Amino acid sequence: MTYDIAASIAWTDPSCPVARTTDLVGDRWSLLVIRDAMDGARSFTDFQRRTGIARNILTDRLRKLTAYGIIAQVDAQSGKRKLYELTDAGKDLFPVIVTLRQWGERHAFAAGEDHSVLVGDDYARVPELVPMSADGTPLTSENTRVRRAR
Amino acid sequence: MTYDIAASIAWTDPSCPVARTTDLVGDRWSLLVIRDAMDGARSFTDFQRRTGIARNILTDRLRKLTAYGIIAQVDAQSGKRKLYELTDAGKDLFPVIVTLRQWGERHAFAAGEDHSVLVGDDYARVPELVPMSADGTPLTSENTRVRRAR
DNA sequence: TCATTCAGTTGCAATTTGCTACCAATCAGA
DNA sequence: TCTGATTGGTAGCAAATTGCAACTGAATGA
Repeated sequence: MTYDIAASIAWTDPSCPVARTTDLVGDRWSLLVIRDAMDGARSFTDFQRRTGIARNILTDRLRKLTAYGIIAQVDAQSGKRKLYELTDAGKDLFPVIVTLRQWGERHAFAAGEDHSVLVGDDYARVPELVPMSADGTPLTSENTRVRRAR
Repeated sequence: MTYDIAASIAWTDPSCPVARTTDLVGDRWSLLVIRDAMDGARSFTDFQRRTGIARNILTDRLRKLTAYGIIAQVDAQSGKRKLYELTDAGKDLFPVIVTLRQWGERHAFAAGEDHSVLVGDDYARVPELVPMSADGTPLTSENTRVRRAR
């Protein structure tokens, strides 16, 4: 089973960048694979153990994410085991993972429940990501809107 | 603000806020329903037309998102049609939608391809959301890491 | 009143997912 | 170098999820 990226994607909503992104990574497992890649996972077994995903589905997701240019196989000299790592486009999903994490911290835990935390090199927690206009006004769904493509 | 949804959900990875969030909204359609709610969709038919989702699946997603406290049916006096709108927790997904949109704009369109754009009340585009440490250093997957829960 | 839209429901087919078993290639240790 | 464990998958099948088309009963609108 192989994937030809151009041929295999029928965009849900071709003019919407949100929909294109969810078409690429918005399934049950891809974002968790990417989360683990950001946290240092590199081998098939790393990903399988950390996510708990079924092995055939992991095979499929790694191929798709590779076809989409989000991860790549590194050090694939023949006769060596393959490793995966994030491409620049994959690393650029960091803000997505951060906002998912921060929403989860705010809304998906009961008071007192423990969860993992994202910290910088100085061990300080990553501050909350808040959309702002150029002049510093906080932006929300209520003071923004989508201008449709021509 | 927390919800007692823990009883009804078998979390993929209970201590990870990213995984909890994807358990709640990380399927093929929920994020698009939320996107459309942020863009003014309120009725069943609004959502169905904008997303193109199958009607039985939309029924299911609206129920789940309601159960999760992300949308709510706004007080329709009995004998009035129901409308849905985002709760505060739902509105708080705005940064997630914004980062998905911005990644899509950067990586899911060929040069010259047209897409919709998110603007503020002044019609200026929403600036890119970049994780920063308290001292203003840009944060990436390479200078942050996950500190696991006790 | 009567047609039309709305908000679903139902039944079924197609697709996707999750086991479990299996396999060849690679690696680690004696 | 032999040997056993681990890795990186496949294959086959069952279960769950999704999509499609037809149907329904209420709400609306002219």
